[in-house]
Amino acid sequence: MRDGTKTKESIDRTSLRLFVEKGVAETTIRDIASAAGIAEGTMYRHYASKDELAWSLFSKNFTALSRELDRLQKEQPGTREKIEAMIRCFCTLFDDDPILFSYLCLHALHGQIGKMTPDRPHAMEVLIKVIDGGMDRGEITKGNPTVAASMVMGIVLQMATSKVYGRFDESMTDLADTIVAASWRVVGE
Amino acid sequence: MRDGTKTKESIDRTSLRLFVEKGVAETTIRDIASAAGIAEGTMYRHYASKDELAWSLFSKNFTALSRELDRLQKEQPGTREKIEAMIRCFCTLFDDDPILFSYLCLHALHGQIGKMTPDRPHAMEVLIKVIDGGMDRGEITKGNPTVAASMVMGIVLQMATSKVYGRFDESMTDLADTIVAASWRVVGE
DNA sequence: CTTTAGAAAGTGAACGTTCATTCACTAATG
DNA sequence: CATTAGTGAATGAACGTTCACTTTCTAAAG
Repeated sequence: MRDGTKTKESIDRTSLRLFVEKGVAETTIRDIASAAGIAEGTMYRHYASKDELAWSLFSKNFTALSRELDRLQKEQPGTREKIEAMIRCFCTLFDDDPILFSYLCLHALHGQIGKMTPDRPHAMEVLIKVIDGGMDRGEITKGNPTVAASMVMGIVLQMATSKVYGRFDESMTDLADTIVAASWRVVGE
Repeated sequence: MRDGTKTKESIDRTSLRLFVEKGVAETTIRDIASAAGIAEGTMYRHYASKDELAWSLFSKNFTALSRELDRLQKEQPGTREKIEAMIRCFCTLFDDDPILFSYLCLHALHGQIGKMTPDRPHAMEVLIKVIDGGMDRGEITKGNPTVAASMVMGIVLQMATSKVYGRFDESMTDLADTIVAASWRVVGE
């Protein structure tokens, strides 16, 4: 039996890049096929449709990221360490794979994230949970945990956005200490 | 001569709403015409193309917002007051017209904002300028003004995003004090 | 070791649909 | 009556998807 693993990987990486560069709707199957060096029909051996391709790329990776965040958070004893671990995870993901980060956290938010069923792990909910726990334990200023989590997430995501636009030169990991410190100033006791 | 002002306003509001609800690419001229109660050809009496419609809605309103932010900022003596005035402006815009806010600040970022020429007023640059000035005057902790501005902008925009998703009940104006306080904790001296 | 059958992957022209745009025509207004 | 707004069927291009066909690979049979 013929092995299509390499082809599928090529489809995944190429379409991820084009989806981020031009947007999902603006990327045609012909664009993907041409950039990946395959025929137009080949994608359909691996995905039922363009929609399924876009959704698979999002849901698989977003679920993995959310699980990883939850795993890292559980490893840490205190709330500050939990939040620091999560922020460093975002920074590392950005530096390692800015295209994937952009697709998951900056682009796909509208259109894909609305399809996430409530049962699946969700990065934002992990952060809310951590902050809620931190408030219970008195490690975080009492208040609305969703509001606090939104602010922390906002700092991280807008930093990534500015990095994408080339507004600063440091890597996200270089700035991780700064981001953690700022986030803690926002939510910390 | 016939007056098309009302029709144009109807096109503007209807397409703005649909662009935010479904995305620009996913909104067809038929969608707009049908929802606005006009014929398909009518839009072309007011805009040369769908692209021009999307761009006009963005650039006109984004420039107006950026100018307003700059005007408000100039009215204030201190850096804290400047930032507070700008954040309150974002909150008011959101509460008054969440659809316009979403189009300008949450959706159109990718696709439209890249077309902004550097000479035009740009909300982010106004904020960077204010923070840069605040650092010079010793009212803001010394550092990279772009990084500080990104964090403040991130707090505001992610709060708006969470509000769009219905993650909390308060209006943005209700939370303005909280947002200003958090932002100042991030950048303030 | 060689042959061969079957299964899955790869191909790309063709298909049907959808879409943005056009245009000849009509309606309104000054 | 001239000018601009409004109309909606028609147009052609672009797109996602299909499918009959080819290629490649595995493994069982000889």
